[in-house]
Amino acid sequence: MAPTSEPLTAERILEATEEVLRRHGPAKATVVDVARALGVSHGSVYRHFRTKAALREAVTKRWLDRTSEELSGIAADEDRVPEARLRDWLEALFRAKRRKAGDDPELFATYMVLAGENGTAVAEHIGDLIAQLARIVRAGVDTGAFAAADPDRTARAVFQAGGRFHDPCHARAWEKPGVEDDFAAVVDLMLRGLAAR
Amino acid sequence: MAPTSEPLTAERILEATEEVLRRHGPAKATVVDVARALGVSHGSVYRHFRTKAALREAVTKRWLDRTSEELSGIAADEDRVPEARLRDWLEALFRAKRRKAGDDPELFATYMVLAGENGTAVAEHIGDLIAQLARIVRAGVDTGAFAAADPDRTARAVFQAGGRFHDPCHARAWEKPGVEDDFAAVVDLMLRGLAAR
DNA sequence: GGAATGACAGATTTCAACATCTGTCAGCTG
DNA sequence: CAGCTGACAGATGTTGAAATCTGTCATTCC
Repeated sequence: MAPTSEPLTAERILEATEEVLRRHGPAKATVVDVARALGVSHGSVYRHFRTKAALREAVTKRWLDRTSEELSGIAADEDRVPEARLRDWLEALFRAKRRKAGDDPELFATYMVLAGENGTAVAEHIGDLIAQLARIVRAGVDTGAFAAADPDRTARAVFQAGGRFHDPCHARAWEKPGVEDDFAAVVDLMLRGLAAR
Repeated sequence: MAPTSEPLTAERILEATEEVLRRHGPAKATVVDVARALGVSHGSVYRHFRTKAALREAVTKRWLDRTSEELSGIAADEDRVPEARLRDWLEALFRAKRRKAGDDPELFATYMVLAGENGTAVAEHIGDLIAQLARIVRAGVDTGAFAAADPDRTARAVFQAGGRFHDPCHARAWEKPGVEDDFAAVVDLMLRGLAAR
């Protein structure tokens, strides 16, 4: 709106884009809207992002990275036993996703659309999360708490088996009564499957 | 088209509806089309199904029941050991879904739309499948092969943990290289989790 | 001279007039 | 008279002309 004296950076454009997406939704958020919100012409936005798709991808990456960072602390906490770390990590992922979906369903739906457009960014994010899991699994194998011939493969399996509690396509199920226990049952099954005997 | 002398039954209407859905897709399949395919007026269809939604629900139920029946044989085969039965059942479910999604993607997409419209029918179908799993789990507990304090809860957990390999919302992932091994890894983890120690 | 602008062509989206569909029912038909 | 028909009202979907958007670039501005 009001022209700012600050220089136009990619960062400022990304913030404005998030705001426009929040207000207008993914279908009606245009580059012209973003430019208007910043008080510049839309041509200036194209100086920082080659296409609208590239702009949306950058927004998506930022959003996904925020979630990764929330969890990386738990995965890296080598002071705690692997069982507890794994439980906490999975629970933190579930709670983070559920909170985002429940608090602002429209914004969550917006980011689901963006994620759908950017398979690559999502794949990288998932790779990131599985790497965090692999770190916990390897720690467990090292202490003798877990048995896993191939920690990376096992980490993938844990991630995929927990899909119902973090994959956005199941978001509607996260509000139903009983999910908490369903989640606990799946985690119990996985931890039993991991435990050395 | 050509008027048949056969009486107009709910069964014949359902068959014609499936055909119309196959040809036109879920968005363009109308009750008028179904009536035309049968050589009757659309008013006659409304004699057997109160609404278009009811007709679609009946088609959905038929389709879901066909899958349930495919699997019930494995679940009921008390002669085989529970580990093998569980493996086979999960694999049969995965293969059946993958075949349906891969062979005729458009038809599969059609049924995904129908399923989305009929939450109740889907919930019943899922209840059915989990009951079949529970039967296998209970058999395993009886023979001492499995440890499960609450077989129904465990059956739910097994079903949900395998979601990535039977839930239609992951259908695109079923064609990617590596799914086979991902599936095997998740089944291995679950069977280890079930095994008595 | 590097950053921003705004007019422009082609692609995409809106919107309202028009067409089709759903569900009902009085009456026809065998 | 049981089953079917077809005209109908209101709801839903289609269509194409007008409006908006995307991406470019010659020009302006500091």
